[in-house]
Amino acid sequence: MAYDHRVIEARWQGYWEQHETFRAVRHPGRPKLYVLDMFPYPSGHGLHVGHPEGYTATDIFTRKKRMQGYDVLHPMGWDAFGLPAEQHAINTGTHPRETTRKNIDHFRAQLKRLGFAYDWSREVNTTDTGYVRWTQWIFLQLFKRGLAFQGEVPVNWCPALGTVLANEEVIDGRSERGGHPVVRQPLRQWQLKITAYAERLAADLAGLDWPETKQKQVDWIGRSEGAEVTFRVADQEAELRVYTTRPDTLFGATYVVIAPDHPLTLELTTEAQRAEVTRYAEVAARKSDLERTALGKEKTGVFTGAYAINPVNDRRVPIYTADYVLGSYGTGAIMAVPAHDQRDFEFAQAFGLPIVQVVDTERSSAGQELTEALSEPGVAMGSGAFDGLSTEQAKKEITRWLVERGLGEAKVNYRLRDWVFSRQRYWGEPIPIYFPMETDGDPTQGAAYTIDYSRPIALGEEELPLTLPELEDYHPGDPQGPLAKALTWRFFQREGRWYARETNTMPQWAGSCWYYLRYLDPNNQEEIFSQEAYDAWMPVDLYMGGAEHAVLHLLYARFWHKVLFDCGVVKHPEPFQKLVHQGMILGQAYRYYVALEGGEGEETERPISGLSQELARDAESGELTFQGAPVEERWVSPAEVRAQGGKYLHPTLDVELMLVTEKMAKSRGNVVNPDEVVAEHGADALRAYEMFMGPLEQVKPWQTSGLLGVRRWLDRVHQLAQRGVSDEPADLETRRRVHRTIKKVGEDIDALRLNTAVSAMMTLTNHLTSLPQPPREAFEALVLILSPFAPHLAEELWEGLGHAPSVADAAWPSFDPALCEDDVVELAVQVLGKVRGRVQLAKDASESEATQAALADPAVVRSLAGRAPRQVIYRPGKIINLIV
RNA sequence: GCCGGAGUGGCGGAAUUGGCAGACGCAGCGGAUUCAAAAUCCGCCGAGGUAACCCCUCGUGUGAGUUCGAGUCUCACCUCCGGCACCA
Repeated sequence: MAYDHRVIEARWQGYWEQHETFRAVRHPGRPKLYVLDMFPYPSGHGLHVGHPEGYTATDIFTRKKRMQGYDVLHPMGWDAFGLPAEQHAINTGTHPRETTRKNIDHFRAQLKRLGFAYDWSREVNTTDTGYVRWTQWIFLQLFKRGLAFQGEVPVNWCPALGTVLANEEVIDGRSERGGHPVVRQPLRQWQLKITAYAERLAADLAGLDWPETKQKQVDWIGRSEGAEVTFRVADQEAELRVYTTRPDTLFGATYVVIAPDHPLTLELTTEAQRAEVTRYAEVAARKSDLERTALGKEKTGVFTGAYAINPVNDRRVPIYTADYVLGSYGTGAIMAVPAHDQRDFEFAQAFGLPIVQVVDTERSSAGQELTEALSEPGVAMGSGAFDGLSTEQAKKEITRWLVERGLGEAKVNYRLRDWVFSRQRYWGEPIPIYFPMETDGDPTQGAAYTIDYSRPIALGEEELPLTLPELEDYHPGDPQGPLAKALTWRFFQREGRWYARETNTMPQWAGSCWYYLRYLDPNNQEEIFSQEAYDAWMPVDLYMGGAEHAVLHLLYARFWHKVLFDCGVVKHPEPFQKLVHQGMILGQAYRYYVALEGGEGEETERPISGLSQELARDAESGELTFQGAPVEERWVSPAEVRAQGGKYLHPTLDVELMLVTEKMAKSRGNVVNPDEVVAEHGADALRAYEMFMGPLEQVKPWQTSGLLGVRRWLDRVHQLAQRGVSDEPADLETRRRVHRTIKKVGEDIDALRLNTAVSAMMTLTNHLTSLPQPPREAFEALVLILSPFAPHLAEELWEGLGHAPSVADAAWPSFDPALCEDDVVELAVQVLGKVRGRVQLAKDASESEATQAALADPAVVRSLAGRAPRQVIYRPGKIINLIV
């Protein structure tokens, strides 16, 4: 008998809202817990089934902790700046604020229908002026500390989006969002000096309870130790600094490569080579990352005509320019050691440059020509006084030798780049900076002007927030961004002089860098947050969110936090103690094929099994074919499939189907809409099912049939209550099961093993169902431990048991450890490691007792076949193994 | 290519320090209920052999190893997923 989730869920959501059940309040003497969900971007598509996964997990965790007496802060908000709303504004003229407000209302309603225990009074929205003010305030702190600066740097200009993208937002030469082509182009950009914090960002990871994300951040920061070495340029007054991690191979440097965009490249190029080098540099500058990687592995480059002097042996080595050397890393120039670096090796082969081995490694054999670089460590050779030293020693000794002669120094480099912080966009936080300018009239009326970008002036903190102007037209295109068109906003007079505001805005990452701090005190008008609020809740004890933010968001937020730490604004060096990533939820659909046969106009479709082995892929076009005929994929949703004897069949056609699990996509018909699930099966069923699917961190496929199974379980729990509880004391077996389940569910929630917690409760439910009437103590315990998972149903049942609401305020049940352990256990008896029998034994039975009991088992006797055990391995409570 | 993670029934998954592989759920099969169906309830449910019951053999991606005993530990390999990708 199914309960009516519509009535129950609406009723209790109303109750919680009315009673502010989940308002976060600190009580003296109680432990605090700050649990944070990554706040969503409120897109026009609404919630998808992936959102409730992480949110439910933290909801269960916090509800349980509340019941155990913790003061809990569990807030929610909106990362509401972003391109889609602006794109919508460009297309329709609707103000992004309008779109954003509508989307947020939709999201909030959806989240409330899921019954999450958020403190909604702390909701934050990154686009509120009251929030933007403090985002800008943090920017000013960065600016004052010299961590925000402008640079004319080659950036990733995306013509289609009319904006600049960070390196991280460019994937294979295309924009991460939209997949538009990206080209390199110099532009004035604000940047944040995250590299100044590289060392601390890497080092402080050590103390954090984070998953493999730590390693990703370490890799992203990419610390490397090496040396900078000075090469004199022959016949010129110039010097060239190179960076190397292998100073021990200096004797093997047979040429030098300088990046095409290095400031010295054209300067040291000889007249004869100038035209060719110039052309190469121009082509390289225009190349997008896509072209560079697609044209790929072939090394290109041009001889500059100049030579450098290798400082260790005074040899003249040619200087090339090549785009495999990046201007933005190290010194923008390298010494090439083809014998011991694969990239240099490939270049040397392509250009016929000498390859000189200077490290003897296990792979090298005398006189053999190298077929690839020997990059592993070994023993120095051909390196004069340094011969015989190990690679480690040689690095040290040669570096010391260089330092003593003023030819080089030890140097640490990072792969991490400074953060390009400007966006040429409307829907973002205005950067609170203005510039002096020259003008012969009123620039708001079209007078000519020149802006002096070299003298940025910070807005006063009391002038914040700097709000966005209203625009008629949101189209980008001007490299200065759409704000450049708002003349009366952009230009203003102060003490008779004209000034121009910065027209770039901040990237979407800005607001999400510090939102966890604003939740502490979201309505504070005077300060970013009060010290009391900070001390009450920080740091974040558990942070839950998608692994796609493992590097960028989490690195940027840690960076800002450390800056605020240095400013004395926050007291902890790290914001997020424990981090968990929920896994993605995939969709499932069943595939078959159709072969398109017959000519034009009279095509027929022949269905083919989704498991067919006879399909071939055309080598040229990549199209699927079946016996020469073109083939198309067709999809059937799980609800329509006929299952028969372990096979899946098409509902009408006689073909077998293949189950395919992949990312949800409209084209596959495998998208699950949470609103529909809630309406049809209830929020409690959705919540419990998403937890039951499997381990939280794992990628898992959505199976509607599995959801139905969970709903049936909730119905059985509800049915138990309908039967009426018995006030007779529970039998021992039932009490044991109850206490064990309380223990297991509690431990599982603490460890976020929510899938096994659900199955433990199912097992207990099955047992209680087998009794004529569920004993009150047993059923009440079940309702309590169920309440974090299925809070609406639990409230209803709790009230039905005669208790005053809310079950969320009830105490988490305790268990009796003695009842969780058996005194008599069933022990498996092995003979030669194979289970042959089972005996009932006291948990702490002695070895002789155990052996005796084992030898009394007829099946064991049979297996022994008259042989006497030579050795007995007995592990009390676990196993007894007889060796013959 | 490099770095991480994972491979267990028809499907999702369980097995907490090496100790009864497959908990729990889905699907499937059989039965009860029903005029019938849905819903619900009960039973069976890794493969093979034998078969009234019992019992035997094999079985956690592949191959080796350690151990009385391996899904779990070690080595090599294969496949899939995620991240990075000329960072000197």
